[in-house]
Amino acid sequence: MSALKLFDTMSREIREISPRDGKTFRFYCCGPTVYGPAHIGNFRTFVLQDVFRRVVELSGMEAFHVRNLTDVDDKTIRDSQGEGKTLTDFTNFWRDRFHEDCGRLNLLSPHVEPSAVEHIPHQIAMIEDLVSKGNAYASEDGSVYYKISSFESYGRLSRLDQRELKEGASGVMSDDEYDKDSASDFVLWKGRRDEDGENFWESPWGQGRPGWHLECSAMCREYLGDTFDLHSGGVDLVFPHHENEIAQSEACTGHTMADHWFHLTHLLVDGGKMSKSANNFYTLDQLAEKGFSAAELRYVLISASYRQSMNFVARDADGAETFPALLGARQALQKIARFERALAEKAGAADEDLEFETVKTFEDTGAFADAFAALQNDLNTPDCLGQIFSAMKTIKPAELDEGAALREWKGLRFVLEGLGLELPVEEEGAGGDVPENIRAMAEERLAAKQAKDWAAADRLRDEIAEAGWELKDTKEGYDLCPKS
RNA sequence: GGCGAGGUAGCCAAGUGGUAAGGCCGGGCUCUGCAAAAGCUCUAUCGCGGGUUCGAUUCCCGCCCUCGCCUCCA
Repeated sequence: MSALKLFDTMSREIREISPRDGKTFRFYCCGPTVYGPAHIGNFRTFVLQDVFRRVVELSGMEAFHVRNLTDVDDKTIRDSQGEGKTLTDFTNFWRDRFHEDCGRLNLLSPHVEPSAVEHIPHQIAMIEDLVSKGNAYASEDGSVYYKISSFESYGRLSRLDQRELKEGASGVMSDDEYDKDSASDFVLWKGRRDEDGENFWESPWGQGRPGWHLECSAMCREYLGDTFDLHSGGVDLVFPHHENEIAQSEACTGHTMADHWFHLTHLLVDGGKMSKSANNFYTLDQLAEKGFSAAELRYVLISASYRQSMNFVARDADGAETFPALLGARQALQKIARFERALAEKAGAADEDLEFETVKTFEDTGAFADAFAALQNDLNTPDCLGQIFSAMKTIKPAELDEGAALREWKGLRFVLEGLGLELPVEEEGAGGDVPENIRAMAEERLAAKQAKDWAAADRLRDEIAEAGWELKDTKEGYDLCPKS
């Protein structure tokens, strides 16, 4: 099987993925700050990281996946206080919500999910090390800062040397808040302030709390060692977060932090950034209320290259809410599901335990070989999807013998496993759930139809529709399902 | 201002130095009493202007436009 290739932000080239130890691919993904529901943009990142992990495993490597939870920062403290909850209760609530959403999206759980609060001693130890090595300094207010000028290669990941930072461009520069030597020095430890309330920890520099960048460095080192295979996150983390992580970790260990940097480009909504003020901020729950499943969202999120910003249309030209991508995803998913069922039945898999078994072993992907190859080629998920449909056109399940059908079925399941796509299951005749009166009307219509009394048949079908049920004729009789 | 990404059919979105995957929508056909569903099928010359080349959407130059980042951010 050919190898998995992926673009690396540091070297700016597509490189082959391989574990340093030759066996287990060890990687770290920056996880969510748990202070509210994650939105679909956050999930684009997590879903594609999940696809990446699946392809690593399907390519014959073992994976060791670490994804952190940021459970202490300005926002978590502020909002927990606002709700009158302890920081722990507050972040646990949102952590659980996050896990629920991940489950709905069919995301594989990371092997380790460390949280910042649980690793304060590790962070303090790292700061002490940095201070002793001259890479960090304590200020009078009890904070500790990283001295950027002490780390010569600072800025390599984001090409800092090739650009100039515009002071205050983000509008949140607040140098006066803390006492640091240089505006670009970043905080490792924040001295306790009144607004932190009871959220502080003891340290050699007094009471306070850890800075955001540090937690990842400390947890990476704890679970993955000085050097690991890959580090990942959204593009917005390239600078300063990942740049700062590199400075912290490499100054401490003296070794390259990660061999490969994997960054995911943002999801845009109606051509712009998602924000609450623009009213284009969507969560899984919001989409569920509008009738869209997590699987449909997952399909949409993988339908564009992770290296390209993706445009999620939520408004039409008149400003009315509309979700063409999700609607399209539903159709596409059903199309694949029908094909999969036809193949399974032909292969004799429908009645076997095989039915819902995932196929994780590469044997012979047959017509779907190109689809999997697309995934291995810099995680080209849209190409993969295209290849799936192309392959479907070349295969006529009815014309295959059992062996060939089984082979193609396994190939399809293998690729779907890589994408993490769960197919919609066809409702088994809603028989029991249909109310008596609806059932009676349907029977009456069937009789009218058989008597070729079309007028009566159509009238009854309309009445059934008015009652909220959709009736479709089939070979045997009819199907009833609730109107969507 | 600096850095980066991008402009491919109504929408979304791959890809390639030799006249462009796929999905949705729309049209047509088949099936059907009708409808729906399903199956089949049709629909682009790749922002604009130059250049290189036998040949460019794909390489180079210029221009126009869009978006993201610039120490909260997936």
